[in-house]
Amino acid sequence: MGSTDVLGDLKTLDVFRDLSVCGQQMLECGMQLNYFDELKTIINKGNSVSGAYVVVRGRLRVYSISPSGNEATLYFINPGEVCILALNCIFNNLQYPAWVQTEPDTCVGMIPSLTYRTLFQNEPSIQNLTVHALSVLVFRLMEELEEIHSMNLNARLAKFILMRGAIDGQLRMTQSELAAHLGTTREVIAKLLRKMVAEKSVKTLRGSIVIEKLDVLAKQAGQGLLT
Amino acid sequence: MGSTDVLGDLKTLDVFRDLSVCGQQMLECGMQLNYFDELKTIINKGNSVSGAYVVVRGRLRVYSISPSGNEATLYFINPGEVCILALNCIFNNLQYPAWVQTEPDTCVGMIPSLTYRTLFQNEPSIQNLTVHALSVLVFRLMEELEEIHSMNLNARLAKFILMRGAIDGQLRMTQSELAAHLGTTREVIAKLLRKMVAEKSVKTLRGSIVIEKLDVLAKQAGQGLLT
DNA sequence: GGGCTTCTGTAGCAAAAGCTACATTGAGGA
DNA sequence: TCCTCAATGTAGCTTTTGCTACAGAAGCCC
Repeated sequence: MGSTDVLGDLKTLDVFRDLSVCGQQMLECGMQLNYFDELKTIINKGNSVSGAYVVVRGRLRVYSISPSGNEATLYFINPGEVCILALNCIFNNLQYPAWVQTEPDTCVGMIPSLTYRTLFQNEPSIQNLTVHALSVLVFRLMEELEEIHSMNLNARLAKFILMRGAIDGQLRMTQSELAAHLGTTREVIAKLLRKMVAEKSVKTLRGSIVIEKLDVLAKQAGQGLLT
Repeated sequence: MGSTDVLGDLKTLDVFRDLSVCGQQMLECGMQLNYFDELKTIINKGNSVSGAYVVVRGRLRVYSISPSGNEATLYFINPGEVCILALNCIFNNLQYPAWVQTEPDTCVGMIPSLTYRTLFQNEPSIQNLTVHALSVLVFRLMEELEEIHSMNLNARLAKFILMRGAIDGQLRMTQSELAAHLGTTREVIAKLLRKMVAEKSVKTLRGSIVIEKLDVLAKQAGQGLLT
């Protein structure tokens, strides 16, 4: 059910194009490929990390859970990206500081810690990959922080719907999931969506949201705190 | 006025202990030392970055400004640390995505972009320094994000006062500055402090806050959203 | 069909945080 | 000393967000 030609996927990834050791060699070095067809938590906060993670297909979601049980997405790891946090844990023998979950139809390569450390020391391309991945993550986190400080929930919701749903005009996600991404609760999302539905900028279905007026959403997403 | 023995400071820094090219050589490579005795904005959002920044003494504050004009501190750069964001901009020819401000009595070394890139390519120690600085930053940002999601303002304020004032029992900072750090407004800070003063856990003076009951603050800082 | 679960819609209240406005106080300079 | 400005104290109101509770609807399995 979807496991298909993973090695094919692998070889076309940017990560590996950049490497002198290509995907095949990574596999020879001991990288294991794991396929997940549904949401599954693969790292819990406090876990020791056994290796580096490379997303081959699908997406990983890194999130935190507050003491009261609410989830909040910190960032996503897209195909071709390395879970740099895991790398950091490897290099510094730290425990992983958050939770990681697979999206449905996700394939992740796992490279044993020792292998990655060896590669890092010997391969300039791996060094560059690492620095680049870290840089991207820093930018992503800073953007997220800035967003939280300067946009209200309505604007963040509008932006999220646009970013994740604009391609096919539909965001396939339940309201609970949406709430978990934005670090709030379902009722609040429902309330905000109600307003959007009233102004006909979106339509809500069971398990998905259909974008009706892209421009209105875009305007809301750009508004931020300015009322 | 305080410029004193900057090179002395420099040689004792962890950053440079780690380098085969020591502070002296960095200076020979073209690093310029700049001293600031007061708050000064040294990078504006959107600026092109002319070099790498190393904090020798004092502290840099990286912050964002919302459309409505409110500041929010993203993170601090302490002595011995590199402004990795600037590095990233150097490597990728990006514009700086935030504002940077010196604290009073701060000395910053600036290494021209080209010099740093050369050092990075040839010196393994500089590569390690870079990766390490990035890792630290990622952890710091993730911690900040998690804090915002899981702690209310009161808890964050208590934590901030503890973290920055516990050493000498006093936090020398105006309430406006505090508000800018936590991404809120002065009135809100005043309101929260009033409660703390009422329960005698702190005392407020002009330009500073004196810690009275460390344990009470610590309890509040640990409480998070659980009411 | 019947029972169960999950998802959604809605209401109402409580708490948190933001905004406006103004009084008071302290420090420093003319 | 007086003036000015920055910092603080306070009040009251609005908006936003969170929390509780429940009802209806859609999908799924037996």
